[in-house]
Amino acid sequence: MDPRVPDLGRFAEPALLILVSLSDGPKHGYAIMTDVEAGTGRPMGPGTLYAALARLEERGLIEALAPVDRRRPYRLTAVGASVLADQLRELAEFADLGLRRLGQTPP
Amino acid sequence: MDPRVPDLGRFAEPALLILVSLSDGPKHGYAIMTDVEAGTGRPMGPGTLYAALARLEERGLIEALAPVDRRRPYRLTAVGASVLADQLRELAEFADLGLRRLGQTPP
DNA sequence: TTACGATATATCGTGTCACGTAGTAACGGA
DNA sequence: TCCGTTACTACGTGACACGATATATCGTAA
Repeated sequence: MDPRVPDLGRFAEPALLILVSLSDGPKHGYAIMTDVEAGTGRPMGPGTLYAALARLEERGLIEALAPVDRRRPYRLTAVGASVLADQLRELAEFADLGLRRLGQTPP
Repeated sequence: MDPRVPDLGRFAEPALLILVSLSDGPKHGYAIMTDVEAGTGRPMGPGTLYAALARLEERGLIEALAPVDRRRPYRLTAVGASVLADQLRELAEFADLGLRRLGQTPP
């Protein structure tokens, strides 16, 4: 019973998804939503997105730009880019470690 | 002000840390705790650990082995190993994407 | 022109879960 | 015998992911 493949909840936090999306260049909320959904397959709802954006801004990792029309764009701060790079390096290292341990070392 | 480097909360879920720790071979709870702490620098408290273990077992990603003394060892199931491998590949791909976007493509 | 879908953001409520803390207990060594 | 380590349990709090709902604007096709 319960044949659903258990995906262990969230594999990557909204915060990381958003930061990576912004690493491409400044984007407004809705663009981030569609970008993330295109990248991961799974949609990120507005509740998740805007709450995470507020926290990221509060922590100084992103900053709001001047609104264009209805759009409220954000961009990475220098601190945000640096923190993101650190996190991603840790993440890549961690993933590689796991894959090596599983004996699935890809080239 | 506020000089604390804002680490964006948890970068990797306890579940993933546990699974990778178990990818090394079966371990009991306390061994996982120390293993994870050695690997990441940050300690994982018992509350976090055993709750996550229970969820992972419930979902069939790990299974309990026969207790030895006071120790209750766990090991990855076949499903768990497969799910973990998938997650880690996604994760590695995601991290690489971000690092490329940041213009920090390491070899 | 009006109706509709896409764009764009705000907000609220619920449940899950991370995390710290405290507690229990057995074992080994000083 | 006392203490530190090993090993697990149980609980409370707060953060936050996520879905749902609401609202407003824009473009476009009937």
